[in-house]
Amino acid sequence: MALPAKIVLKPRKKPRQARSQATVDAIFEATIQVLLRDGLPRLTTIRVAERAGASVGTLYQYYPHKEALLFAVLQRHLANVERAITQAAESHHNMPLATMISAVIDALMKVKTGRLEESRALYAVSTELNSREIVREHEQRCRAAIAAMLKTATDAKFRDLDTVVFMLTTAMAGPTRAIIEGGGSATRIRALRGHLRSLCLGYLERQR
Amino acid sequence: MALPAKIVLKPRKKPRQARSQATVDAIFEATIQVLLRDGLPRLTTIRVAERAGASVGTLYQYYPHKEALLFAVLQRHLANVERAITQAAESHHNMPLATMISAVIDALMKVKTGRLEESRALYAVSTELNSREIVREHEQRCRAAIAAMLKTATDAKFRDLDTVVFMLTTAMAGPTRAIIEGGGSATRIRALRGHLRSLCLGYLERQR
Amino acid sequence: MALPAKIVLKPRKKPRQARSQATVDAIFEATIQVLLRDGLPRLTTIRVAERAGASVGTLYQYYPHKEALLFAVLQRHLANVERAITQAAESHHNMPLATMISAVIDALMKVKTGRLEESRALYAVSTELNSREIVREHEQRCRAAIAAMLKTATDAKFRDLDTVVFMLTTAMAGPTRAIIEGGGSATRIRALRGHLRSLCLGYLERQR
Amino acid sequence: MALPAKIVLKPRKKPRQARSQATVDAIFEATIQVLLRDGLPRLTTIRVAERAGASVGTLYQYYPHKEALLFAVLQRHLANVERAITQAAESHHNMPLATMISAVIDALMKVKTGRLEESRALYAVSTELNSREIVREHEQRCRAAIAAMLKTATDAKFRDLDTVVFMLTTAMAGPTRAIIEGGGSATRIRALRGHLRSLCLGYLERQR
DNA sequence: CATGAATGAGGTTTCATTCAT
DNA sequence: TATGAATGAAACCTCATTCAT
Repeated sequence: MALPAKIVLKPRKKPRQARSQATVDAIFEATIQVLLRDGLPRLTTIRVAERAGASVGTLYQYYPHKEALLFAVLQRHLANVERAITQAAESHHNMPLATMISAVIDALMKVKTGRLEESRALYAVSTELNSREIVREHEQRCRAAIAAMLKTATDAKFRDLDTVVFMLTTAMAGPTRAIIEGGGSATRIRALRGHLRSLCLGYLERQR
Repeated sequence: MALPAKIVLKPRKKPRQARSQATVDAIFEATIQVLLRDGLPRLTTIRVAERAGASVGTLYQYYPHKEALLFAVLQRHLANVERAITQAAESHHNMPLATMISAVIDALMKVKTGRLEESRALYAVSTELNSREIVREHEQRCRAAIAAMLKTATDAKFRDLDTVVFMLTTAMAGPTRAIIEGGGSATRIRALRGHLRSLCLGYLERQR
Repeated sequence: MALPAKIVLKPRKKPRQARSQATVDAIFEATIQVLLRDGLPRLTTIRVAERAGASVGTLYQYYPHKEALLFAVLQRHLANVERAITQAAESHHNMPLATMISAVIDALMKVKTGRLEESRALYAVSTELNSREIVREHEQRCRAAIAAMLKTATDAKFRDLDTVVFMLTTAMAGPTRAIIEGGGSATRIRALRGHLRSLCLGYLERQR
Repeated sequence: MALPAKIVLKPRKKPRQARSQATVDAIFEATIQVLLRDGLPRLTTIRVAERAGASVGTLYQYYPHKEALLFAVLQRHLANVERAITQAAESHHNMPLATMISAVIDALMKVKTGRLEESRALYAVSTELNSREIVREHEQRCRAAIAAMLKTATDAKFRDLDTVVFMLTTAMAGPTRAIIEGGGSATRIRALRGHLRSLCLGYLERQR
């Protein structure tokens, strides 16, 4: 995948007809499937088109290049995660710390392990893709939501909130990613929940 | 980079003359440099050879294929990290928990941020490469060393030690990776140390 | 040309548009031409594509690799020979031996010397290619046809028919190949006919 | 194996010392072994040198290029065959036709099937190599010897002796090659003898 | 809009041959 | 003489992308 200097990562055009929308969706889903089944290095535009029941030409009508395709997939995944996190955060303002943390952890685990395979495949994509920017923006929004929630905690106050939230989110991400990439078994995943709680609360207690 | 089922990832032949040892080293270093400067997708065997001041043919005398090259680089990096971690762990048996944790964190941060660029580049490599196995083995050895150390803590005892160590290492890895991939500034890195300590100790306290 | 254990020698895809059928044909013919003009060792995929007025990529759309290309050419040649032989054999049942033999020889010589250059080039191909199997199958079918014919000879009966036919076909192949590889002149070829007759009939007489 | 226009196929220099001669012999034998074990396409100069217990450099001291190596091997094989044939022919002057033919067939089969593997490997070499000339000269000398013998047959006289001998030798070559390339079993080889006799004598009878 | 044939730059790898040691 | 490290042309093949139909 040769990467020219500056690339437009947005889809080429928005389909207006229902039929077109179906095609775009099919291509989108096919991309994820190929990613899962064959892995990123074997994801070719033709393969994606075939799996989508379309032709390469059609694919290129909606995505200016392969990168845009992967970008779109990554973006939707991030949006899903983001929605889960921010909703959890927003709906748990003005509560005790322990409740807040549990809510965030539950949301995170649900969205990550629910689409475990997708998550795993996308780690590779985000590494390969020049996607630092959107990932960072995504993380910032998540952190902002969590920060806003923590500010309203009924039983705690933090000095350096930004750092605290940074630590919190990345610390959760560590074990989560390890388990997902390790092909996490159901039992391991269930156990993870409690330990993440300990991890976060133990840390927060010391930062209060 | 298509990955056939079973691949020999070991170097092809051991150089016998002094001259050729220098060549091997040059190729090895060139690989890292290209990785850093151009990124994994633009790392080609020709480019590596050129940067090493050698020809492709020479490269292929010592590495049977591109993968072996990346594998070698990854392996050395892991070995460095491993040495740092295990040495820290082994030299802090029979001490209080807080001392142990500080020692491990210091070792980890020193080795990771000392070669910050290399670390960053290799995240990509280990994702792309079929290197799950050696990475896992590396992690297991690190965890074993840490577990052995924790067992001798003068002020703590843990039930499910394996899980505790898993959480500990992956939890540390989360913020560390985030900072490295974010191109961590010196100040951030310095701050990280204390927070990692809180993170670990807070967690351990609750698992004791 | 390294030959991995198991290779798909069949063409990759069937062209659906008229345009592409022409391309496939052009590539096919170009292969034969390059074979004749430059010889097998200098037959490269690029050279074939160039002569066909196409690009390498196009070539690889229809033939998964170089071998498949040569295989296709060889196969068509064998099919031509086979058709000639079996038709001659089938249309001369229930006749005297001498008539039968003449018919087969005529058919063989016509098909072999008619495309003399092609025949010559393909000897090399079948040696280099891992084509023992299809060649053997081709020979078996030819021999079966001849055996079936000989069984109905009005003036002869053979005990070990299989061996007789094996001797007959390979004995004919000897001088034929020698003349073709020697770049057989027209006169030599004409003379060959009578001698092959003598050779075969002389042998058969002694096997009756 | 790229073939430049005009090539010197003779060995580069004649070794004077015994040690050198041993090296040359080792390389020679190694070539045959590699040919048999790995096949022509996998015969590389380094592999040959290794099997010979020498280095590539040494190989190139005695053979100016790979072709010369193969050429030498082919030449010795032809010389062996030639010696067998001519000796048989020369030692059977002034005898009846049947005796002559048997002698030649026996000689041919002994030399060909005695080194069956070598024979088979060399079919490929002589096809690939630009060796038409020496093969033709070899054949001419064999045919000359046979022709000289046949002239003295006590019970036959031939008009077009050259053509007769051409037919004889090539007709024998057909089944012989077929059996060798087919990996001829011992029983088949034994049966071949009698059939070749019938083939030749039947033909000669009709040409007398 | 959809198709899929065509393109060709560019990647990986091999191997005959040279030459400094 | 012998060595084997180094060379680099050249082979095979892939795949993102375009464009005539």
